Amino acid sequence: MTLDRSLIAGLPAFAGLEGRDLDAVLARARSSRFPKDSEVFSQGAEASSFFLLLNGHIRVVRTSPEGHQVIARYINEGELFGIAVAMGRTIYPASAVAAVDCVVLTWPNTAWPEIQARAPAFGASAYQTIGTRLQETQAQVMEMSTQQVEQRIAHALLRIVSQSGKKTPEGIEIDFPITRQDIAEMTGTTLHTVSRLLSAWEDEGIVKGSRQKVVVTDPHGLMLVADNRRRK
Amino acid sequence: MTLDRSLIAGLPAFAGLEGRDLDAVLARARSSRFPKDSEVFSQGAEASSFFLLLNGHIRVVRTSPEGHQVIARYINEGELFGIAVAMGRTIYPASAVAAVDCVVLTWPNTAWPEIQARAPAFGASAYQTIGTRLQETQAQVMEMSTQQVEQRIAHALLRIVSQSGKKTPEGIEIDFPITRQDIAEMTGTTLHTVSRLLSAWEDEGIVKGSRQKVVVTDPHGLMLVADNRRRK
DNA sequence: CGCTGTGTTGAATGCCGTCAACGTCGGTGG
DNA sequence: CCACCGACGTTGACGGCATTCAACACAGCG
Repeated sequence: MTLDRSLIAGLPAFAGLEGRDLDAVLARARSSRFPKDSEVFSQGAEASSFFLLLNGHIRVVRTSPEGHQVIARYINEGELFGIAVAMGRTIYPASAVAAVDCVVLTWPNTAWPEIQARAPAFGASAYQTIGTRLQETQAQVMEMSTQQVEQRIAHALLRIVSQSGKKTPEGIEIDFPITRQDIAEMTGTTLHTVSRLLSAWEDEGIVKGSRQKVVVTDPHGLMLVADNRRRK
Repeated sequence: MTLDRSLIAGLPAFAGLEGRDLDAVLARARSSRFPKDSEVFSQGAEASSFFLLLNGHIRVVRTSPEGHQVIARYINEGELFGIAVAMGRTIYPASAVAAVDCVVLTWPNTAWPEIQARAPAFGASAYQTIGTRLQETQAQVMEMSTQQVEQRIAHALLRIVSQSGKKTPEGIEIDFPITRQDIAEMTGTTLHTVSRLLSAWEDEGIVKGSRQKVVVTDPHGLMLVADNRRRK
């Protein structure tokens, strides 16, 4: 059966496409479900497809030869990922793991030239996505070069919350499970340090944590921490 | 006068282009010279052009709001840079500074669609360049997360030397002026630490330094340091 | 000849990683 | 239903690596 175009009509990746072109693009895709903790693709594997996250949250993880893991980013609903083909790469440079149950559209790489010809706006969107990620990654390098761990963690939390925050009576909550270890791997530190800082912030009423959950109760306060403008 | 196609015929960015197409691409470019320490473009400025380095070495620098500088990368001869247009960005996210006197080809952004249509291989090359840089930057994040300063500096030197090394009787030399401060800004550390480590390595016979110059006399030894496999 | 940019080195401080022990939650199986 | 176990989280103590502070040396240049 064919996919309904309403699935993707509102997404920025498809902005400016006509109905017929939408259908043409969709015709090459298939939709599938990935249960929590399953891998969508694996670091080092031959890159044969590219993806779009319809529903859920995915973390992109790089593992070093020595076994250290680093979380490169989280993918949000509506975003393209695994687009090695657009970068002229033949293997995936990282793994993609479902942080919760996910629904994903998959295209074979072979469809890329056709889609690009048929829907140039789609290609442009992919390139823009890559450009944005390059810039974000460079910003992360800057952070790691110039800021202390406390500010980096604060920034990371603010970034996640701004992209994947869900309002609750208590504050803004990260709407997928995230461990202290995850936060450590995003910021280049250890779960011990993350735990200590979250505890301290909880005492100050800035955040509220529980198992695999973080709620930011005072975003403004957290921004002060991020900018190192807080009276200690 | 028109530029000679031999200028660019051998470059990977133009691989697979016919002579006529080469001329068409070149027709939109102009060549100019940038003296040492001059800016080719400036962080935050409107991105109106993209560039190719014909001769020299350029460093790409990002400055934080607080004034901290980070060297994102060095551009080597034959590489594209400042290709914000290919990423759908309207301002330059960093500054480009000539590390030595440079010769640069400049295209107006308005020529991008035409060039891409006329020479698709050129566009693909640009996208691949961006993809490669994204991956390198992510590798840098991993390094900064998992490795000690000593290994990061060793890796940085090896990277520079492999890309811009010049063989001399004494070893492999970085063939543009580079200060301890520059190395510090590449690796997220301080010039003091760099100076100390270079001095230590010089005692071990691994490198030889002088004012704004570094010569690697024992690349294999430096690799051992980079992998932390050296008996201290 | 002084000034500025660059480089070296010593000493002290402190951030944060490491080591260690314990607590807690949630799922699973008897 | 309860006991167990593994994953996750917390907290204290300690120590080391790198920054910070400081002083000096040296080269190039106007």
